[in-house]
Amino acid sequence: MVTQDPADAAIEVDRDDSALIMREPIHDQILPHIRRAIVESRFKPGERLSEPQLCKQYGISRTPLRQALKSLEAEGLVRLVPHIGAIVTDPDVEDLGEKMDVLMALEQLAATRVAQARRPRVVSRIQRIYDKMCKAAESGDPDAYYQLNDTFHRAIVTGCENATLETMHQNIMWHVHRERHRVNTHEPFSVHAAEHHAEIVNAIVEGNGDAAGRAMRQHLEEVARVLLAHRKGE
Amino acid sequence: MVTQDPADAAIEVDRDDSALIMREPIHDQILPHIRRAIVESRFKPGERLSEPQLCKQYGISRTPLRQALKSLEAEGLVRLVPHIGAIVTDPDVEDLGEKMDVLMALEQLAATRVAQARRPRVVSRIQRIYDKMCKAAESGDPDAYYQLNDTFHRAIVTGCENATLETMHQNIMWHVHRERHRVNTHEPFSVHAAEHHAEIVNAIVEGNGDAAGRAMRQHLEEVARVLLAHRKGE
DNA sequence: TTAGTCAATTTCGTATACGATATTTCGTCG
DNA sequence: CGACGAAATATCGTATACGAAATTGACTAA
Repeated sequence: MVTQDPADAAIEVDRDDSALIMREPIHDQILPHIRRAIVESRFKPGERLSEPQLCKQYGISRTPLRQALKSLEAEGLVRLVPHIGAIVTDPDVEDLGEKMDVLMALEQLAATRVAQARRPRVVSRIQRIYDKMCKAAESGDPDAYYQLNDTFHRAIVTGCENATLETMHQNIMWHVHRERHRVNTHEPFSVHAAEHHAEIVNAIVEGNGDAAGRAMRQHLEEVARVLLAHRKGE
Repeated sequence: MVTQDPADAAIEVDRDDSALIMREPIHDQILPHIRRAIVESRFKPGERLSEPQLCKQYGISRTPLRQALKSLEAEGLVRLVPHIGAIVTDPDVEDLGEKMDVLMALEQLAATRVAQARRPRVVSRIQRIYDKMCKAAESGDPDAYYQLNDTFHRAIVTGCENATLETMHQNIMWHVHRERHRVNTHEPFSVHAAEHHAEIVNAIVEGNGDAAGRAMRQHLEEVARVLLAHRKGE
């Protein structure tokens, strides 16, 4: 899912101008770009996004841009202030703590439901990702590990086949990713994390919903602790 | 919060045209109106909302209308299909079940956190609402009871002072309210519900987070069961 | 009578124009 | 020299215009 994105910073956005038919609306095309820019802190928290500037930057008009900004407002990444414009949100420790609290509840629910359903395809996929994650940890490849870690958690969430849950989870994760990029450091390798992951996988394959949920919660409580400690430390 | 809304169906929307200063943007003014129309099933599920028609109806231009529709899309009340328009979503039993599942997790979290924090103002407010609810049940006033029931749950959610949780909860509740209006009948008085409510309040005043969360979950599982049974029955 | 095709109309996506509001800057006064 | 105020500028909210796509209807042929 993490593809290279060479043209992101350039004036030209990589939408297909050659084809006469334009399948995807412009606002859907630029939304990921702006979101990436915020998540990767190229647009700093508190920064005021000027519409004319962004229009020139992406070579589009104000109408689709504002539609995209409206979506970003719903995701909590910008605040749309009348007659001021779009302001990149600047969550403090309390805000992040709140989001982590909700994230824990959502992923706990997800782990519980995945374990209860125990759908073969879902379970095997989670196991496969977990195995890769272990291998990446052994061979000391942090990037691959963190990548797989995200994939692991997302696999559990999508495994529920609960669209509402998935959407809400994704919305929170943008903020988590932003915070990780902000401190420019992921949580360190942790024996606890490895143990928790193993617990989660085992509970899922055994179909023990409560255990899976508990393991996931314990895991995320530690993740949240580390993430928030970074912020408080500064 | 349930105020009468006499001018809702009329051509004129009750925004202040007399004052020269317009504090609230138009799209923020019409959003609640359209949302109410969907929640109250005046706009039927699957219905295609024509922009020109809505523009005439509310006496506004397409730009603010589409901003409002974009918000409704984020709330899951409409689907914006390119070159087709805004379609009122039509959740089936599975969709509702998913939403109720998430709702349970959110309110369980809320009850747990409120009990753990045990803030005097919040606890006393919840107790006060609970008392009124009991009185309404005794005097056989269903409307007041259901009203207070919603207030009760919302008080617990807002008592967390977790903006993320509150927003997500509200977004799901629009769908619940819509479903209740759809079957045009609330859950019947239930001794279980009364017992559960008592359990929740007791656990909160005692500061027992786990018990409060468990009680809330049990309560909502029954509520969900009744709500979904209505839908399946038809 | 029914199915298929084409044209007319409606509706949507985007761009642009205009009025209103906030911000900035510069000048003046204390 | 600093602070307050007004004009100028920049930016936002809304309305409208135009091209593109989809829907609707009629007409023709089987």
